[in-house]
Order: sequence, then C-alpha cells, then structure tokens
Amino acid sequence: MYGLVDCNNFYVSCERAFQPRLENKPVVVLSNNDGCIVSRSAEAKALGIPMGEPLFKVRPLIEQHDVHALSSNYALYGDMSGRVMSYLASQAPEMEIYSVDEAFLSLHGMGLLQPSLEAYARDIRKEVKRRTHIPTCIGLAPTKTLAKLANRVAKKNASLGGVLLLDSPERRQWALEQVAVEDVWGIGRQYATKLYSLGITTAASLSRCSEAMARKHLGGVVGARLVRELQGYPCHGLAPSEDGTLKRKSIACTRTFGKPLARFEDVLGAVAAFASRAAEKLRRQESAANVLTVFLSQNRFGTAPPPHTRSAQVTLPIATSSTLELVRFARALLGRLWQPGLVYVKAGVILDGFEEGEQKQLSLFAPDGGERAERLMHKLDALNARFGKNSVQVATALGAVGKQPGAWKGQQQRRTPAYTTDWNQLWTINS
DNA sequence: TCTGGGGTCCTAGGACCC
DNA sequence: TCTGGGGTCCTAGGACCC
Repeated sequence: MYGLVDCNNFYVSCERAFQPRLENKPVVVLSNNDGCIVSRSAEAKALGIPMGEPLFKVRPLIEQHDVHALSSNYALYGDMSGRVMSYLASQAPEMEIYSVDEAFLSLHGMGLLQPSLEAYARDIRKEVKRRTHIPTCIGLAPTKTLAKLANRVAKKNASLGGVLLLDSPERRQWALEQVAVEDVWGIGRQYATKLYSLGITTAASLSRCSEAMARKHLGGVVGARLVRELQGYPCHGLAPSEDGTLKRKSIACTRTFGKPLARFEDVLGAVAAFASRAAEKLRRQESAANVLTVFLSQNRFGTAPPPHTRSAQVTLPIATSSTLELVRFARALLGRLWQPGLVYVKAGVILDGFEEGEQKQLSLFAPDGGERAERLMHKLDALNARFGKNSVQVATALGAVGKQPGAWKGQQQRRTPAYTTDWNQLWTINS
C-alpha cells in the first residue's frame, strides 16, 4: 500500500502561513520575472485564472477581483518543504520525496494499523497543518498511480475530509469513474487527445484498455505500466529518499533574463552565475559531474527563425564539483555557441553523469584526486553559508569590469521576505 | 511592452571508433 | 550485381511530471 501526501496550492499556502490576511482571499504566485502564474489559491482558481498563464493576459481579471499576486520566494518554499518532509519521514518506514510538495509513503505491512489506515492519514494531515500551516490531501492505494488518483479525488471532494483510501475493488472502481482521463498521472495533452479520439474519456475506461492498445498509443512500455497500475498491479516501486533529501540525476540552473542581452560579457556573467549555482547544488548532494551542457535561447515568441535554442556539451576530463572548473568549461562552451549580432533571452547550465562522493574516478593528472579544489569549495560554501549567498563568488559571474553586474537579473517586485532562512528577514512583532 | 524553472525517460541521426 | 556490427558521443527533440 502506498500513501501520497500532496500539499494543497503549495506556494500560496506557504505565503499564507506568514500572512494570515491572505486567508480566504484570491492569491496567486508568479514565476521568475513575475512572468506566469505558477500557484493559485482555490479562490483564484474559481475566478478562472489558468495555471501557467502569463500575467499580462490575466491582469484585467486580477485587477478587477483584487487578486493578490506575489513573486515567487523559493527560499521560503524550500524551507517549508523541508519541514513538511522531515515530519513525514518520521511517520512511515520509507518515503520518496516526489517533488517540492509531494511525497510517497510506503505503508507496507501497515494495513493492520489500528484503528485504521484512514485514521493514520487523518492524523498526518492534522499534524502537518499544526506544525507548518500547510493543508494537505492524502491518497492511499495499492499502486502509486492509484494513490495519485485517490489524492486527486480527495482534493475535489471536500466531503472526504482530505483522505481517500482505495482498499477494495468497489472503491477503486468508484474513484476511477470520478477522474477524467487527462487527469490521470502520466496522461498529458498529446495522449489525452489521442485517447479521446479513441473514445476513452475516463480513468475507468482507460483501466479497461488492452495492453496492446496501451503500448501502441501511450509510449510503449510506459503506457502498459500505466494501465496495469490503474488495475491495481504495482509496476512502480518506491525510490526512498535518504535522510529526507532528494538525490538528482541531473542538476540545472536556467533563467530567462530580465531583458534581452546581446553582449558576450553580459551573457557570460549569467552563465558563470548559473554554473556556480548548479555547482553549489551538486556539492550539497555530494556528487561530481562528468558532463556539462550550456544552452542559449533566442525569443521563441519573436521573429527569429528556429531553432531558438542551441546547446553545447562537453564530457569533462575528470568528474568535478568545483565551481572554478565548471565555470571555466562553461565559458568555453558559451564561446562555441556565441553568434555575434543575435539577441538572447535565456541561458542555462545543466550538469549530468554524476559520480558519488566515495566512488569518484581518480585522474592521472590530478594526483591528489582534486582534494585541494574540494577543500577550497568547502571553504567557499562555508563562507557563503555564514555571510549570506554570493558573499564570495567567481569574478566572471559579476560580468564586465566597470559595468553594472547582473545585467541578466530580472524583477521580482512583489517578493515576500525569507521569513525562515535569513536572520535579517525574520518576522518582527511589535509589542 | 509583458510568455518559468527544474526534473525524468525515451528516441534518433550523424560522426567517429574498433 | 555485392558494401558489417556494435559501440559511444553529441545534438536535438518529444513526451511526461511538478
């Protein structure tokens, strides 16, 4: 049996935890540069504000209904996520962090729990709410796909009290009938269109599909697994997250610039900053990367002919997590991609091909195994932890000498304070 | 005027290698 | 007339997820 715990309207809920006045009001959280809607309160959804919509398209709606629109505050959301996850980890034998606001719990052998699995899930909801102010829903089912589905049904039906357990064929059938096929985990826009044209419109009818049909229309073995999971046969196991943190197979740092950039030094400053950030994340999970990719994009909504994105990749001589090394290679890749005269709106750095801490390949040319670089990075991270983000950084990331640094940075005009992660932004209470 | 960021998995063609 | 098989690397792109 699996449990899926999913935070409701997560980013909005994080903001509300520190601003109770936002309770019961329409609230949205915006993406980087305040560009798109990425989280909506129930009230905002009810107004018909779509997920992922550019802000400028819904601005009239927002002004008309006095919707609170906030810039995204990832320091806050990451910290709140950590609080939720560490509590959840204490409540189940195994847990897989699936995303910033979702976790699968393995409930193997807990079926005999007294008084019931449902009561167990209700307790978890109550306690997460008490500790963090974050509302959640929980789906319980024999497969991950059904747990996702149960969670969705619980979210849509207030009468269920936020918890749905699918432990009998009857309950499973009932739940399958509640869910449209496009809302099944693993069915996106393309597959949904195809399924509708085949007359399959609900999760229930999808669950009756033949394996051949699933393989033919839903991406081969992936689709076959999906249908089996809906039928109650587990095809996806739990990938436990060690000590409440996620280990990634790739790490990216990509941004749309605050304004289009045409000068090499400005873009280099951005790419160096992105490489630095990616390297930090890499060191935090104690990996080293073998592969580095840099990409550069022109405006895909503009007049430039495709392709809008070009990328270049290098396999590093030795796996590394050193900011200095990675910035050096990123600069070389950028040089390969750069086309003078073009205007760029976005760039990114992606790290791949990880080796783990203890099993790193040694090199003939770095006989100390990169130990000096490692010690240096350790100091760098310690300084930045102590004195604040980017207190010490590579000069390349500052852009051209004598120019305004961070030409790539965007605006976040409606950002709330980092209430929980910065001493200088702690909540102040007037007595 | 204004259009996110970070992931996973899979496929495919061309270059190059043995 | 006939032109291998198998591998990696690189770039690109498609599908999905949150």
